[in-house]
Amino acid sequence: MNNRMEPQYNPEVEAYWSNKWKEDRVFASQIEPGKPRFSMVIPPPNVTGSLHIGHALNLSIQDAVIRHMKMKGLNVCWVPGTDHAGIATQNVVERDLLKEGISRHDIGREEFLKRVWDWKEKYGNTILNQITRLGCGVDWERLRFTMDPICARAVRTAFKRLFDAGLIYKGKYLINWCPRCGTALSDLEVVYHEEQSNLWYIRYPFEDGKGFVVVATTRPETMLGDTAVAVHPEDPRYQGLVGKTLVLPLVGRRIPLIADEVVDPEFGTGAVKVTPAHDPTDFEIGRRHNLEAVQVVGFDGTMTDAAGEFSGLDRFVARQQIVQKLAELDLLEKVEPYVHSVGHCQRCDTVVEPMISDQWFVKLTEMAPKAREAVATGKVQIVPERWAKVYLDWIDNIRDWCISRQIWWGHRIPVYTCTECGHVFASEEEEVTSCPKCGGPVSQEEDVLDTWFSSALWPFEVFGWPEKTEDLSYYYPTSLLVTGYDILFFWVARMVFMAMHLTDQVPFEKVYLHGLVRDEHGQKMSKSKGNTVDPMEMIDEYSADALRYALVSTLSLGGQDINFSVSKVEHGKNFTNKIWNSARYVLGVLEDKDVSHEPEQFTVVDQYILTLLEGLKQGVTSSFEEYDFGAALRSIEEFYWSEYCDWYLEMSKVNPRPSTYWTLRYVLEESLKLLHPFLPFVTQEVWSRMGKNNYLVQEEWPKPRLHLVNDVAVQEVSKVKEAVRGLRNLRAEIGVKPGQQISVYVEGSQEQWHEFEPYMRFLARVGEIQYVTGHVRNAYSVVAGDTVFYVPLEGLVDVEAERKRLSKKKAELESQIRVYENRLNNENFLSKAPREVVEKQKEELGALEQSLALVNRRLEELEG
RNA sequence: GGGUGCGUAGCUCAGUGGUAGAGCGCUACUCUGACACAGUAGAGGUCGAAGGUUCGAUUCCUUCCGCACCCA
Repeated sequence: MNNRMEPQYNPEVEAYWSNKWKEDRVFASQIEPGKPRFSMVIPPPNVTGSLHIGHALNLSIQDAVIRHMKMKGLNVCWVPGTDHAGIATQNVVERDLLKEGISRHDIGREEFLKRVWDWKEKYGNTILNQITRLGCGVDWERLRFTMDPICARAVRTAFKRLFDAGLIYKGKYLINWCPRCGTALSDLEVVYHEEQSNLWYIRYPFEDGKGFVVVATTRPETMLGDTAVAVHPEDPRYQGLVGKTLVLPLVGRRIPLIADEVVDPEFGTGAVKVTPAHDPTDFEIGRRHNLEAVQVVGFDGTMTDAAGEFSGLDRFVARQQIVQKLAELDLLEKVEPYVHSVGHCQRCDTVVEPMISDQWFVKLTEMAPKAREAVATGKVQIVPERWAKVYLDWIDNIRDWCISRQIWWGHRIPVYTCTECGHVFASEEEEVTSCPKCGGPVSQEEDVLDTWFSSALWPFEVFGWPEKTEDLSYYYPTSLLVTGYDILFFWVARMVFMAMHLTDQVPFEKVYLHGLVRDEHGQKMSKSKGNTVDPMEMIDEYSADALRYALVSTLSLGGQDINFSVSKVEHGKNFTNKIWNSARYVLGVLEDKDVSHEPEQFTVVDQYILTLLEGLKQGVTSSFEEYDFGAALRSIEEFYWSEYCDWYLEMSKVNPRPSTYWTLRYVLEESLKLLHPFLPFVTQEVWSRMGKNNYLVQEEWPKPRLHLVNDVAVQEVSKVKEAVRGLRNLRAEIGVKPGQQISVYVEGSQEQWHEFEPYMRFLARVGEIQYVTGHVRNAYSVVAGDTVFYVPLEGLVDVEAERKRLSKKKAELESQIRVYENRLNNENFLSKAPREVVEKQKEELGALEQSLALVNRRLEELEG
C-alpha cells in the first residue's frame, strides 16, 4: 500500500501545477524550422471582465486541443491576450467617475484615458489569473493586449491600407445611435426584443380641406419629422390621391402623398408616415423621392429645436404628450395594442435611435468575394459544417460596416485633415504633425474605431504584422480557432475579411464553433434570471478538473448548446477521485514489482483489457480528429471506470502474475495520457506520484500497439462477466448475505470454465466448484449462455421463487427469439440482406435457443 | 417571412439501418483488504405524430406538431 497517497484526492494541488507549468515555460513556443507547428489565438476576453462559464467552456476545449497536439509532437503555440472592449470598458470607468459625481467631459479626453489605463493596470489581470487557474497551456511570453503599441500600429496600418484602397469611406448615413453611450453602433451591435406597445392611427388632413389620410405608426413622436406620407402604388384605396398635399398635424408643414413599392398595404391603413431622419426604410424612401430629412430626436435622446413646442423633452415623454395633443385635436383615430420588435443597445440596453450622422464605414460589400471564397472553397473549414452556410448567407446579404464610435477609449481613427490645404489622409505613424502635401498643421479625427475592427486583426497582429516577422511566417495562418457560434459574424467573419485583404491568407485553417452554456434546464443564463454560475466558485468548491469535465463531457458533435449543472461538476469531481484512488491502489500493488519489460505472455484477462484499451486509443484519437471532444472524454471515462476499475482491477487481485503488474501499470499510464487533455491536473498529479519527473503533456500521445489485441480474450471475459452478474443477481434475489460464500455446480465445459474459477470465486463469492453433467436437486440455477450454474443452499429451495426467476428469463429469451425467427423466416430478408448479416442472426438465434432450452429443462425439472 | 438546431427513462443527455444506453434521481443490500466522492443488484422508455423508402426505421426522406436560436 502506498502510504503517501491519501484516501481522497485533494484538488489543492491544482494551484501548484498551474504555477509550475507557467514557471517552467512548458507552453512557451519558439520557432523550430522544419518542425510542424500548431498555432491558435485565444478569443481575447474583455479586459474589464472576469471569467464566465462560457469562457470556461471555450478555454477548456482549446486547452484540450493544445495539450493533445503537443503530445502528438507538434510545436504548439497558443497566444493569450485581452481585448480593450471600447464601449464596455469606457462604461465601467465612467460609472466609477459617476460615483465621484463627474463625467468624462469634466476631466477631458487625456485625463479620462489615463484613468482607463490605470483601471486596466489595476484590474486587467483578473481574467488572466483565472485563465491560469483553469490550467490553460497558453504561451505567456506572447501575451498581448489589443491596445498594445504593436496592435495600435497594426490597426493604423490596416486602416491606412483600406483607406488608400478606397475601402474605407466617410459619409452621412442613417446609423444606429445609442443615446446613452453617445455613439454610433454597427448593425450587429443592436439587439432586438419584442415589446408590447401600441399602433397609433393619426389623421393627416389634406391641404384642400377635403378629408384626410390615416396613417398608422408605432412611433408618433417622430411625426414631427415627417416629410411625406407614402402608400403602395397599386393600393386601390389611394388611387387618384397620390400627389396631393397633406398638412402635417402639430407642425403645419406641407407634405406630399407619395407612392412607393416598399409600403406594405397590409400594414395599418396602407398609408405610412415617412420620417427619413429616423427610420431606415423611410431613409431609403426619402432618397428615392428627394425628401428632406428633419431630425427631431437629438443625439442625447431629447427632442430637437425642430420639434417646436416639444423641444427638450425626452423622446418617450414627447411621445405621450404628442399623442395626447393629437387626441385633443381629434386627430387620433384609434389606438391598437401592438407587439413589435425594438432595437436596443447591446451594451446598455437603451432603445437605439436611428440617426443620420457622419460616420466611417468599411466597404464590406466590396471585400466580400474573397471572404466568401475562403469558406466556400474550404480554405477556411468551419466545424460543424452547417455554420458555413450561415456564414455564406450572411456574406451574400452583407452591408457596409460602420466603424466609427464617438467614445474616447479605443484606437483613434488615424485620419488627418490639413487645416491649410484641406488635404485628408490616413497615416500609420503614431504622431502626425504636418500635412505631407503642404506642410501645414493637421487635426486628427476625434472618433475611435469599433473594437471589433482591431479584434479582426488579432490572428496576425499578435505575430508582428505588418512587419514580415519570422513568427508571422512560421505561425501564420493559425491552425485553428475555437469560439462560440454567437460571434460568427462579429468576429470570425470579420477576421476572414481582414486577413484575406491584408495578408492575402486565411487567418486560420479551421474554425470550431461550440455552443453556448445554458442552465440545467436549457434556459439562457442571465443575471436578471439569477441562474448564472461563477466558474471560479465551481473551481474553488470542486476543482478546475471537475469544472472542465462538466463542460467538455457534455459537448456533442453537432455543436449544440450545453446545459450546465452542478451535479455534472460533482460527477467530475467523483471521477477525479476515482482516478486518484485506482492509481493509489495500483501504485501500492506495484511498489516492489519490476514492470520495466513488456512480458512475453499475458493472461486472457490481461488481453481483454489491453484489447479494449487499443480500441479506446483508436476511438479517442479519431474523436479528436473530428472535434468530438465530448465523445472522446465520455469514452475514456467509460473504459476507465466501467472496465479498468470495475472489472480489470478487481480481477487483478486474483493470482496476479508478472504480466498482471505490467498491464496494471501500462493501462493506467496510457489512460492518464488519454485523459490529460481533459483533466490536466489530476492526471499530472498522479503521474508525478508514479515517480515520473517530467510533465505528462510532454509524453507521447498513445500509439497503436496492435500486437496486444486479442478479440477472443474479450469474448471469453465477457462470458465470465455474464456468469458473475448472473450469480450476483441470484445472490441478491434470494438474499444471500454479502459475506456468505455459495457453492456452485457447473453444468458446462470444464475446459472453458476451469481457468476462470478463481475469478468467479472472488467476484461472486463462490466457494466450492464442481462440474456435473445432469441437473442438481435442491438448487437454484443461473443460465449464462450455454452453461448452467447450480447453487444449492442449505435448507429448502424456494421452488416458487425459482420458478418465477426462470419464467422471467424464459419470457425474455422467448421475446428475443421471436424477433430473430420472424426475421429469419422472411424470404425477403434471406434473399436481400447481406449474407454476413444473415449468418450473424442465425448464430445469435442459435445461442438464444440454447439458453432457452436450458431454462425450459430447468423449469420441467422443478415440476418433477 | 427566410433559415438552423432540438424533441430518446422522472431530470440532463449519448447513440445506432437489425426490438435502446449513461449520469443524476429512485429502491434494496454492503463502511468487502483503492475509493461510501464507493461497490453490488433492481425498477423505469410504444426513441414527438403521421406517411414514405427498405427484407427491416428510434436511426434515412417528406409533412405536421412542439421548443429554442439566427437573419429580415
